[in-house]
Amino acid sequence: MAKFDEAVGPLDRYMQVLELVATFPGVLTLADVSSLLDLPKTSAHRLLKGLVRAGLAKDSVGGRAYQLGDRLLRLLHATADDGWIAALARAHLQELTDATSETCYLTRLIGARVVVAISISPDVRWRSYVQPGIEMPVHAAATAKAIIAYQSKAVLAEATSGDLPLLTANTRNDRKWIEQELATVRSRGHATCIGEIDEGLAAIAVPIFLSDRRVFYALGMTGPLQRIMNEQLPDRLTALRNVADVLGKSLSIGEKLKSKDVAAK
Amino acid sequence: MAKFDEAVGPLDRYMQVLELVATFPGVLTLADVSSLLDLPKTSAHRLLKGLVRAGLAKDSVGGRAYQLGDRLLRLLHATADDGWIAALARAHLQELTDATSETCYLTRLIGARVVVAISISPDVRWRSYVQPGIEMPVHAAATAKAIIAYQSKAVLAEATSGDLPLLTANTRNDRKWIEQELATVRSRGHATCIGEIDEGLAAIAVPIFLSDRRVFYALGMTGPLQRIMNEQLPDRLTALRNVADVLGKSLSIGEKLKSKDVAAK
DNA sequence: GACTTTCGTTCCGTTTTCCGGAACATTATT
DNA sequence: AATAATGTTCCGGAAAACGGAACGAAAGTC
Repeated sequence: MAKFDEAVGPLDRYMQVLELVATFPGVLTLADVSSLLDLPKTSAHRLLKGLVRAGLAKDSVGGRAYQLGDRLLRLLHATADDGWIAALARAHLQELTDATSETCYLTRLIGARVVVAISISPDVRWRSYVQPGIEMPVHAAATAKAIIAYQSKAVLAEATSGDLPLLTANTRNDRKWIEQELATVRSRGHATCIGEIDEGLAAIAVPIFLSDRRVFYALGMTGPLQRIMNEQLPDRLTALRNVADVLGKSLSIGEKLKSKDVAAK
Repeated sequence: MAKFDEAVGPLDRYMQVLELVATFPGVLTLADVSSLLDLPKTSAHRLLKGLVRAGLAKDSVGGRAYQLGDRLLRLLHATADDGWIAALARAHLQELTDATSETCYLTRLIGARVVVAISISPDVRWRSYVQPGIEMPVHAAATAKAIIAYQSKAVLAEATSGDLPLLTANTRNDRKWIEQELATVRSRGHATCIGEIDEGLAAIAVPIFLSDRRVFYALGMTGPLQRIMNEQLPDRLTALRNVADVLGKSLSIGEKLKSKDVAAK
């Protein structure tokens, strides 16, 4: 069994201190940390101040106690709320929803799963809800297809490794069909879901390309089958494509990098 | 303006990488991190693996992408849910509530504020709610008095530095009175709140002493004034005291340390 | 299926930082 | 006022982090 204060990596000692601070926020003194972790107080002091400098902890009660810092909390919110991405996309999604009276949403790739980041529902009676945070079935959802179609083989393999349930009579889960469906997505530039999740519901989706042509996000629109799969379809796809292009430019990691570089000079 | 990749502390580079991982969970490759942070790929590699070893990040899609690790999520939940403390105390609080049919709750000191950690309400019509997470007024709440009475002057000063609103006709906020009230708490071992927050509500509370006599937590019971301030009071205080002693032993940092030491040998 | 490119990993000498004992400064306690 | 405890700075020896170069392992290409 590993000794408690044996660090398993360069960060481990910091993390042990931070865990202590998290467990007893705002009440632990330097001496406590020192004795609990069996560290020389000099080292405990250095570690604590290191955490404070990095924004992971902060002084409390005039430097005689420590609590979790803002940076750590920001880190949590970054994943939970999708941070700046949500802020960027929300206005665009609202516009799309207002123009079409259908539910529009943004999904993102996390690992090999596709989850809903933001969703805006129209203010009409007959609408479908898309719950932020839920995972989209890779073999059925339009937004999932739109993203997975542009991923590496490794991601595709992992995404289709589990059970792929047949949700309706229209759902297909044979790997051969999926590959072909994804090829179709790539060739025509958008994905569809025609009653593959719910009998009467359809969805269309387009991938959002970053500047290096990679795809982490997709934009989707869903509603009753006959309201989606009709003569308005081409116009709506164009609208989605336009928004996706705008978002692609903003979301692009390349752009983000560039702004950082400019700021650095 | 500070250059982006200029580390302000030993942890800063790690944090920058971690923030990137948090923003694009499960999709960033080593090469991305390297180019975005303008690091040699060797360094990016070392930093990422360091994060993984420390449990702050973890491999995704077979080591070709990274996402937030379990340790970080545990850390963030530790403060939000009160972790093991909540698990420990909940059963005891339930017993107290069942026996008395009053709302019982555990509060904790965070910095110089006292907040509700867990609260159990009885299953009767006429009950008072205590919302977990809310802050207790230091000059009025029984649990707050029970904790603040045993803090250092620095904490007391910070706790009473802001506005202390007069919530009812019974509330007092002159510093002189507060000091005297806290002295009373210390001498008789429990705190009361007699209509100082809501006209008809009273509360009693006892501090939970850790093995080194410090106080971070308090146990409280609240209900309509006439149901609290009657001949049952002594028995209920005894019941609270007993539970507080049990929890004190379990919560004690000393105990926690000891168990770690045992595990280490 | 062989080739090319890209990505992730290991190696290792140099450099930088960390480590923690001792002394110092600063606040509570008697 | 004296004493004890806590937080902070100093600094030489020790131990890492650092990153260029070279090496394996995939993905994409023909």
